[in-house]
Amino acid sequence: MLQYRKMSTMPRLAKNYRLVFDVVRKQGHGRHLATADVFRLVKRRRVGIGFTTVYRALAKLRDLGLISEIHLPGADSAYYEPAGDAHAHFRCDLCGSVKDIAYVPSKRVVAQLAQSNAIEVNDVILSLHGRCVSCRERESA
Amino acid sequence: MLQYRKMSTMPRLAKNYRLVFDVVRKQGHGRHLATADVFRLVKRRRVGIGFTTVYRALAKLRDLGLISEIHLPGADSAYYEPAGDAHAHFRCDLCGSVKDIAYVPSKRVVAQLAQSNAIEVNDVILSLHGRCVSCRERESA
DNA sequence: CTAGAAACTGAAAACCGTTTTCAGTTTTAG
DNA sequence: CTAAAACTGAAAACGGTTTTCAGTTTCTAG
Repeated sequence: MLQYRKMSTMPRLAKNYRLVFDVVRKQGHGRHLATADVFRLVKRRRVGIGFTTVYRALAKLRDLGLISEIHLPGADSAYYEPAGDAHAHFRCDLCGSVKDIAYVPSKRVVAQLAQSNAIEVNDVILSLHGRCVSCRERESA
Repeated sequence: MLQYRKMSTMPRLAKNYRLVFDVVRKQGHGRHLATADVFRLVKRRRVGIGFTTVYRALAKLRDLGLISEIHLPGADSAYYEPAGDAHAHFRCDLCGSVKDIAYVPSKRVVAQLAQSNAIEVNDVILSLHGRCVSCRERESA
């Protein structure tokens, strides 16, 4: 996947694209924003912006490899995070919060599965589902 | 997850529910039907049936644990398969076909991830994405 | 600078899978 | 049989996302 490790090699982005990128990037790795969260945060900095523009910015940033778009079973919208190394995601069934999980199935295992199933695997997506710390605490109270 | 291994213990289903169940079950394990596929096949056996009824039947069968509802990144609708043992799925990016993959991350690894992230994991969902055999053949021609 | 091309914008409408509402009809339990 | 519960299909609603439209802004030659 295309990625820009240095700012200097990154294509110049239109102002709004830059703004959307900053909002997603500011969360830092490990934080995740649903599309609605991105809207909300972007609107704080540029009140009049239309949701069409935000959608288009997210799509472009995703195509440029600057951010990752995540689709999780049970979630009704996409989530976004700064592009980075592959990892799994955890989503809380109760509050919907999403958290990075530092794990990927080994390349060897995936290659083996690809071979035995005669498929070409370009992407492996792993998600965990259950209850997050705060929801567990709240429930036990 | 609730499951009925013997027909005798399975709740009696209304005719339409039975029909939807048969359509999904007939595919056998390893085959997958998008919602639209289920409609199409069900309509062949009962022309007048409404899509509302099919949706409701799929939801009920899913709640009864008789079928599994699958949501895959990149797919625009749900897929259904007869309930069975946990496994991963492969989805072809080109034709959208879905195939079972006999693999689940080890319980030990998942337990370890749950502990180190302070989460309670109730479900693990793994999907592979790429090109299936027939699409690869077609492309190389 | 200027003219034209290319990129970008926001409102509104379209889209599409799915869920809900409504007004019944059918099935089940007693 | 009768009342409650379950089921039905058409139509409308829903919600996230994409497309269309009619411009406006930005970039690139010249």
